[in-house]
Amino acid sequence: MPELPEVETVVNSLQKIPKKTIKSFHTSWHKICYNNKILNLDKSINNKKIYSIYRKGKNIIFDINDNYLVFQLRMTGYLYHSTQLPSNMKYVRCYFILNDDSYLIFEDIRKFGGFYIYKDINHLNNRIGIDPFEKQFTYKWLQENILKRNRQIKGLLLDQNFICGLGNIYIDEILWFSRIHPLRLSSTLSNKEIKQLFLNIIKILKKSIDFHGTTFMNFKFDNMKTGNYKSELEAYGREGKKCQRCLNIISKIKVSGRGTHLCKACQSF
DNA sequence: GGGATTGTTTAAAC
DNA sequence: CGTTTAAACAATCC
Repeated sequence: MPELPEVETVVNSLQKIPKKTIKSFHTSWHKICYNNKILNLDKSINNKKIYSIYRKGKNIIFDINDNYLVFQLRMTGYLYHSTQLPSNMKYVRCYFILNDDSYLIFEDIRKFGGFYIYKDINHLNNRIGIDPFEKQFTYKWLQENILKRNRQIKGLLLDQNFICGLGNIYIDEILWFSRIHPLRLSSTLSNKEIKQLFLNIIKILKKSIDFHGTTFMNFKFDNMKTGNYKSELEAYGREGKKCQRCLNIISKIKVSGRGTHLCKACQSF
């Protein structure tokens, strides 16, 4: 499922698009835009130049000058640039024809994905939390903000209003590497544990970006390419297998309604 | 056929 | 108020 490294990979794969212009927008899914009626979309989108494409958290932001298209892949979204439409159009939920007759295509098996259209990007920025690669995200910031909350650490890290970009897979990995039990209350973490958490958030996200993300089920980018981080996973998806640190068996429990993988022997409660 | 899968929003419960 | 839980969305896989 696309989290920060996967979204970063997708954004990197779209960098030939900026400076192109949108000729037309096509959709077969009436809920494709979360905050606008499709009927009103054409005049906001057509003939608009795409100035830049960038990321915040899991959001893919298209700056078309007087509007911002903010795509969310959610669980199975697949956004790519191609010279032609796919032969199987079943999961194509919308596409844009650009001025050089190339296509920006959005496919989504589950139809959870889509986009917001904002006049002011602060509508997004005010709603979501800090991105781990922003300058302001420091050990000190994390320490202060973790300690003033009293929530289960996994639930807190899943909260996009707290930190944006982390999801189920990388949180399990980050907590395994940091030796922290996912149910620990945030206010009880030691400074040493928060330091580990901070370092591992940065380290694991960077490493996964280098691997072009994790393809566990559906993740694809740039015309059917897949990510390679799956082979590096230590916790997620490894229930019943040996913890590669202490040789105990990796367990699977439910935390914040999510399947959660951990080693009960070396992640202290 | 039932349950699990997960990102996000919203509502309800505690 | 802060936090947790659950439902809803939708499709597929086992």
